[in-house]
Amino acid sequence: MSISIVIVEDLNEVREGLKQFLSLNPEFKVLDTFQTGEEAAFAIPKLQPNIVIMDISLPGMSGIECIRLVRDKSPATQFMMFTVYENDEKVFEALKAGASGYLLKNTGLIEMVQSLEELYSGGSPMSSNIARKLVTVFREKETENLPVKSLSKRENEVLQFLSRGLLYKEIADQVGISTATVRQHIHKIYEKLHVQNRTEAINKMFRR
Amino acid sequence: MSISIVIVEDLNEVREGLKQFLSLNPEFKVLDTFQTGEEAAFAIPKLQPNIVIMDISLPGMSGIECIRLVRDKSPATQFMMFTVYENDEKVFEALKAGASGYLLKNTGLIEMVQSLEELYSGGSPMSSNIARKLVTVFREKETENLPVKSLSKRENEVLQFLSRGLLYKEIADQVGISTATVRQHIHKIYEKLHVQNRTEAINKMFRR
DNA sequence: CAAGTCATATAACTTTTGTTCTATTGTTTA
DNA sequence: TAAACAATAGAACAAAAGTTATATGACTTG
Repeated sequence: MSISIVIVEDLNEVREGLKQFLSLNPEFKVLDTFQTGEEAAFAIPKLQPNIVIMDISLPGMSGIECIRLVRDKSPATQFMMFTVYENDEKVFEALKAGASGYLLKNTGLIEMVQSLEELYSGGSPMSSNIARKLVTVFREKETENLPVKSLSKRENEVLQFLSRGLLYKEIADQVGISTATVRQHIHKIYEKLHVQNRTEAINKMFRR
Repeated sequence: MSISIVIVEDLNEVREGLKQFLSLNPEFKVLDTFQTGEEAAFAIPKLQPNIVIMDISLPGMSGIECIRLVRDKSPATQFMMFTVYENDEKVFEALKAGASGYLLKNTGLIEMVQSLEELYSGGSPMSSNIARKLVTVFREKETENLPVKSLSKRENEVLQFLSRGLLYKEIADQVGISTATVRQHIHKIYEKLHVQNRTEAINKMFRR
């Protein structure tokens, strides 16, 4: 049984070239190709392909929006982004939307074949610089909550309460100091973190 | 200028085989090899290699602990895990510790060469099933960002900006409404979320 | 079609937050 | 030991956030 594929790509040459190439390999069966996200979103739920190769930049609906629309209606389908964007936003947006693979358009055709196989068998093939972006955000998320080195013990303590949304008065009571002192500590914290207010401080400490 | 490499691997055959193979390629220079994490941790800060190829399971100190020890003392070094473990825990632990690449030991030698090049030029080469694990945790973490169902479209929009720490004025400008209206929306948001202020709202939406 | 929600807006007011300046005490460290 | 830093605090002030009341047009929905 071959791997069924749908291609969504607005550029004729790329789309047809890809289709021709994949059709040479009996392992793949290109069910259909589309030039727009709208057309694809309409057809994919009926086709239930194993894999959709999806361009991000399409006229009208973007490839990412298209994935959001169809993923629930074609739950077994794996989405492979195939794009020129190496922009962080786009990458993460696509992965959040439901894409599992992310290849850049400079990827060779032989590598494409291998990546499609890997995607089909449960992997997430992606170029190594895309993977690095993922590793980076992963590390950031996991580093969360650690005391900030540049802050003193007291400042970290205050920051903890601050991040829970307590009033200055409440923090003062919790810690057992005056609100004036709380005020001072917080001012120092903002200075050290280079932020202007509570929310920015929180966002900096749990860098989201 | 060639890429300087250190290999940490307890199995003689694997270690020597790898060294022999990489030495054939003028692009690489194998500075030294070690059988234990302890020896490696001692030597790496002096060697400052571009890349360390690190086995996880070593007698005594694990490869992951070894990375934790030396990463700050050899900040420009990239760590490539080379291991049989495909276990989630180990993978994430290694990445958190500071590894950037993660190859399974069934990786071919040619692929190894390519991966080392990619690692050196800022990528995170990893086998696609490892990448899938990363994508999965990434999605889990990011799902917390979903619009709150009980809030209207506009309210969710405002909440997004609110959570980034923008002033009422700035939110008003971004959305294109008056600050009075922003004020209203925010008040409604607090009411619906049963909170008193911005910080509590943020904590509720990214339930920590 | 009446009721409810949404988005918009103004006005007046209170509370909280954040800034700036000043000052004392104790600890650490170059 | 002098300098730097940490923790404390009072006071005055400015800016921002949050509350309450009121109102209107557009839109959905039972």
